[in-house]
Amino acid sequence: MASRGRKDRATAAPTATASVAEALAQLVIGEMSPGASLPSESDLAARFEVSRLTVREAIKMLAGRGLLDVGRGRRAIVREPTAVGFSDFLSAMIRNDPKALFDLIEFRMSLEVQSASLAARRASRAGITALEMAVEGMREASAEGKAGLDVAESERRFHASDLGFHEAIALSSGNRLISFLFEAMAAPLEQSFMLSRRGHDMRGLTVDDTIDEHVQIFTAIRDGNTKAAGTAMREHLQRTEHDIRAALNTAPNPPIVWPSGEEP
Amino acid sequence: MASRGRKDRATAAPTATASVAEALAQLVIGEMSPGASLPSESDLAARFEVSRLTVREAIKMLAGRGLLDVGRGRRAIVREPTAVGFSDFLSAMIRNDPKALFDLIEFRMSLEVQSASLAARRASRAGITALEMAVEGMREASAEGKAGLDVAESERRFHASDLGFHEAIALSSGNRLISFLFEAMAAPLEQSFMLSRRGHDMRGLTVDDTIDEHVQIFTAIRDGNTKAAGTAMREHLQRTEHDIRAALNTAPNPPIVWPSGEEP
DNA sequence: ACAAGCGAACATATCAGATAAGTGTAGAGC
DNA sequence: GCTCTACACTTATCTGATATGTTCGCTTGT
Repeated sequence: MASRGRKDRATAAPTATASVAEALAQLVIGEMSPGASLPSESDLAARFEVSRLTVREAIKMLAGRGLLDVGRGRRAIVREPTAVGFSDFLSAMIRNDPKALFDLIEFRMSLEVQSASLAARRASRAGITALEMAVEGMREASAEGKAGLDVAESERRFHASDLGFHEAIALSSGNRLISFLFEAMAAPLEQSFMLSRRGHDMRGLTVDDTIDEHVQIFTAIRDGNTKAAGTAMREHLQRTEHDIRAALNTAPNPPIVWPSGEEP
Repeated sequence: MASRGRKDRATAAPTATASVAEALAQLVIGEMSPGASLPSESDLAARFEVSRLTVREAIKMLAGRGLLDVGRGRRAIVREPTAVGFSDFLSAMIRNDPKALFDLIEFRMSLEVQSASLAARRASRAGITALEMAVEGMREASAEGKAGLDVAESERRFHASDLGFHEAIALSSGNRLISFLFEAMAAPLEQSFMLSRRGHDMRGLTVDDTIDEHVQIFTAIRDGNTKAAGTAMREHLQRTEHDIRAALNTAPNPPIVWPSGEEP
């Protein structure tokens, strides 16, 4: 049962397509850089001694995997990898079980708290500016909403700025893995936003509270205060979790003692 | 049976294959469960009003994406998702830049510290047993190594048990996202193990030290001590980071103040 | 000289039809 | 009831052909 499901068909390739795909993947991942273009299908077909169709299907597999960008009339070019599989997993999980949003926020609790701390240590001037602009975007959207111009649109913009804020932090963390994963998480996160917003209102809180929390995070990062940045982010996420819980009418929930806790 | 508008995909589907793939993905992710099987290629071809080849390529894209499991003679069946994209990204990143291992361990620092804390709160009896067996496996492998029977083999077994230990913690976290990501991380992690082992030796440390660290983590989890579990895991990873740094001959490195720090 | 425009060579997208080989199952035989 | 075999179904792969998009060198007008 410890046998892990990876691709243990290194030697045994039941189908020609699979072995060509494997060989191509090896080549793409190991020796080619994003932007480079693959040989033509006919070329590869000759090289691997299979029909063009087989090469085509192998290429399609890599394309689905997000490694290649194919287009009519031009050769396939190597792409910057994306976490398609992770996004698929998240979408499926949340769709099948809304409670999975708690798994998501639990994960964010680990990822984003550290992300914020790292950003406080590494953020560039440009990163700080991006954060500032995101907060400003939230303020503007909030003002529009209060003016009652177009509530739906202003909410949409608010969430977009909110997402942009967190995204900017992930980028400013200087950690490629964190940026990568956050990117893949962005889509499912939007659902989470909608829900937490509803719970937020139900609990009688205002958007100003939300903005305040973001400002606290921003300030800590700008001042290079790693500890405060992590704490602020953690509190923000805990509040969000409560919002979602309220929206889902889940039980009040036992007190969660957070691991890396700094509460004395 | 009315005429179906097939080309009305607003999501920019320049090719038939892409739109069929998109539709299938929607279907697989949204409405089907792992284990279910897709209609036959001919069937789908008729339904989408395209040739069998087009359906075939679309299916291959999903297979590459890890959503389907195809085989000769039987229909494609829906698969439990895997983070192929994430694994690809990790492999490529580490291959292109060994320093990426620090990004990896930084990420592990956030993921596994929380994972350990959560495990301390949620681990089942079976989970505890799995951890215990992993530690025992490390001890046995270490003993074999000291006896000088087969050094390479005993090292391999040691690393396998080590990985199994961390894997068991991820599973015991009860968080599906964490388990999922750890799974995807497993392969690149093995490289990391080799390297840290070398640095470990270079620094004059022994395997017993490593085992001790794992025992500390295990004890904390078994006793349900979330805080201690997180702390022990953090220290273990920090030590590992130093090992890797030693192996890569990188500068001693500035002191890193960890965000969620519990150092007073 | 130089830039715009044209066209041929190249490359992929998709179709049709055909053969080989693996899977699963219904029915024959015991 | 159980086993074993033949058959229908299904995927894997090939060949060959047509349509359409891309790229780039060459011509042409200024």
